[in-house]
Amino acid sequence: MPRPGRNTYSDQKPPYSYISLTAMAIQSCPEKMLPLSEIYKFIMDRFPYYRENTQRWQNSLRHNLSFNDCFIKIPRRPDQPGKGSFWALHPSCGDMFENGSFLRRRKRFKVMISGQLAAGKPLDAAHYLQQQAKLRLSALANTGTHLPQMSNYSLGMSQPSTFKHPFAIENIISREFKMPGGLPFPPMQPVSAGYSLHNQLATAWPHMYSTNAIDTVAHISTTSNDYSAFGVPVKSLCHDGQTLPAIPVPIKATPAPLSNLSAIPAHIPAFAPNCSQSLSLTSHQTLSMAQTLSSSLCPRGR
DNA sequence: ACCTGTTTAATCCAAA
DNA sequence: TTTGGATTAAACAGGT
Repeated sequence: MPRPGRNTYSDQKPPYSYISLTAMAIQSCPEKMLPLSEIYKFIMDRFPYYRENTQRWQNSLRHNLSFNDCFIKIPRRPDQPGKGSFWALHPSCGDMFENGSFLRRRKRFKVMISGQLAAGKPLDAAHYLQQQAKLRLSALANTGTHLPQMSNYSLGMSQPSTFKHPFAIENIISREFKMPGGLPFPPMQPVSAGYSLHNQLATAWPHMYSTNAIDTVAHISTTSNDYSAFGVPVKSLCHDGQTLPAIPVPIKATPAPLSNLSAIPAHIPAFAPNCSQSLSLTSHQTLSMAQTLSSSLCPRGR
């Protein structure tokens, strides 16, 4: 950690990665999704270091948004004109940061494709998507691992906890938090970020966000990690303690091009209105979804 | 023109 | 020493 010296701490580069900073920004707003410009604003408001060389770090930040699967892009609705999409955290990226601290990531979050995909065998996309939905639910039931955020959750206010990492988001973005050099963060400002992430994801990710799916797991207790990636007690992230599985995977295990399949729905709002609210998608739904996805995501080729 | 988003590549650095 | 995460730069496309 840099120590305050001749220069105030605020003049020095904060010890957070761009991923951390972006995650903070997204987490800080009630909707859990922000347009790029608001992410910039959040960072500049709180970290004076980033009020300079904006071109440099903003390019890096955009690179991170695109490059890292932990961020998902949520298109604006037609009735919400404006530039750019909203950005949110991937529902399964909750385990990225060690010990709930933003200072260091546990491992790179990658959306995973398992089994035959990893082996390079031909993909039955519809089957894959259905399998993934099942896997997520069963993982949820078995492990009680967590989802970073759900809507209607207030940072650091919901559940008692015994440990609060000094660099956990609830400390970082809370009114009381002070930078090590004594610079207090300005009070959180409400961000007009539009419509609810949950509403979007509930339609786009029926297997993750639907009322049915949540009801199914509403009373599963959390037995593993008590903290999410953001230093917020996992139990506080979901209503009634329900959780959803985080499936971060080592990057090595990640196959290339189709690895974004499970991040797809956020990219294809068009299919959302027709989505079933149940966990199991129909073959037709999954197939059309997969087709749309593979065509839109494959060029990314990572 | 400017902003947003994607992609590639190079480099640095810390952890394994 | 190797590996992988983070940062930076840059080119490019598309949208506003």
